[in-house]
Amino acid sequence: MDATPQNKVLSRLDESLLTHLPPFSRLDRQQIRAILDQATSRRYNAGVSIFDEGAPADRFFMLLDGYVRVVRITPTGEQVTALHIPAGQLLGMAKVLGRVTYPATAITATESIVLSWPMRLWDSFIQDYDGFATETYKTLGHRVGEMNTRIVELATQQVEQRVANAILRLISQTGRKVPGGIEIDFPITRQDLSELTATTLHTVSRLLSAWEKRGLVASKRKRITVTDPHALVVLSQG
Amino acid sequence: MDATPQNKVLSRLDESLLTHLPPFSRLDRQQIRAILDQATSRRYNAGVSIFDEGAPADRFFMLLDGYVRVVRITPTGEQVTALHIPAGQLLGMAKVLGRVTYPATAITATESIVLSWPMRLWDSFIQDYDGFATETYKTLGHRVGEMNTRIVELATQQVEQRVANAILRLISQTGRKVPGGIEIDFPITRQDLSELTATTLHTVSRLLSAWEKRGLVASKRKRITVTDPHALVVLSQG
DNA sequence: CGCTTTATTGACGGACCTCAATTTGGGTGG
DNA sequence: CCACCCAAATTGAGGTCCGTCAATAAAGCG
Repeated sequence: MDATPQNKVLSRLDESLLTHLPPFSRLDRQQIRAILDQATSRRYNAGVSIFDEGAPADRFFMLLDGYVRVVRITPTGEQVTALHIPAGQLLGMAKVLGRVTYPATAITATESIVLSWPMRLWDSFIQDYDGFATETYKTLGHRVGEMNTRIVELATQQVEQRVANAILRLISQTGRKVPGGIEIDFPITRQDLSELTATTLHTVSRLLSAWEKRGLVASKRKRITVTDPHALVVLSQG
Repeated sequence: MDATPQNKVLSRLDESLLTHLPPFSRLDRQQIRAILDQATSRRYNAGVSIFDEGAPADRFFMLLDGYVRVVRITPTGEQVTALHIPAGQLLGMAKVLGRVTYPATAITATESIVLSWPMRLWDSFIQDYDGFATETYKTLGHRVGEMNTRIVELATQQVEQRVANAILRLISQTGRKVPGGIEIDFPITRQDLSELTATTLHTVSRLLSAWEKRGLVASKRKRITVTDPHALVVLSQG
């Protein structure tokens, strides 16, 4: 954690940080102030867990800045990435699903800034804040849709298509324009990609090498830039 | 549909049909009567769709009797089964997810009896009926958990383990004791199983044949009986 | 008793995983 | 600033799981 005391950090949090975020967009300044006053703010380094699968779900979170991977760990220790969550979304909403423990582990992919509240405030947020419930359910619906898509992909597509789709999804969620293409704007290893697509880092490496030769992507260590998105889309369709 | 007029059928629906079902279990007779009076009852033959992916979500449903497969259809026409839903559960709850269309297609696996209500009643059900919301979210949470499990399975397990797991899940959800073992109590083809486990009917057939030789299962056309559940559990762990 | 749906089984090939050996790049400490 | 070290990435060889193609067989159903 930052050496700066939390309340200091908090007092600097401007209401405008939340006003444009969907779950809070219909609230007035005063309501948002109240929400911020109850929040704890924290900075996480890259690669650390925010909460762990199976742990008591005692807080819920809003990712203000950074990226988070939601992963499950198998009995044999393999990691499977279920979702990527970009800044501006809620996470750890176990209560929505009628759960008392977190269903998966959340790991920061970059340095991240996260607000959190005790789970006991959840019900009052839902009741008191107009639009909070609706937007929460929309987020949830979106994630269910994503999970569904993943299942269909895993069930029907070849590795090459899955990797192409994963990269396309990442640049659509978190892409950043750079000279020569669009870059995934957080560090991602071949290993990470392989956990996203249910394959091995070797296969991902081979695919990226082949694509690079054909001019579809350019990649450095932990960095991937798509230079020909259209061709990648074509590939992803099989 | 049955030739009997709907209201005739409805009038015969006893309150006791709903009282033991989680979403309604905290309600009194009068409330349940009101709910039933707004419901439409319908019988479906096996293998027909209750609602289709992408269609406007204008009704939500309660499966009173039978089994339903929730499937998605790929651009190339392949079917992927996302979930199996047993009697006593709600389905088509698009509104929970903030959606206006159904996210998947629901197909009856057996002859089924289904109640349904116009989606515009959803919000009032949530508000007026104690426990309805909670139980709905619990159901949803359970399904999200199942989807998660499927993703992990697809990502990490071999076909043999996936098929074993699928069968174990089916008998735990819908198993019926018969002389010599536990039977999946609705008709299920090799094709159905292959759509559940993301493989081909050929591979499923080979696996079942091998298991039958080893005395783990017994199967006839559209019928599968597990004769040695423990051994199947061992197999499913790899 | 034909006809359709469902299931079985064999042969073959290919996609992708496993094992293994290097290479590259970037950070760090002297 | 250079040498060192470790994480990340590359690439080859070989094997295997499982899908594809193909041909029958068995089971219901009218």
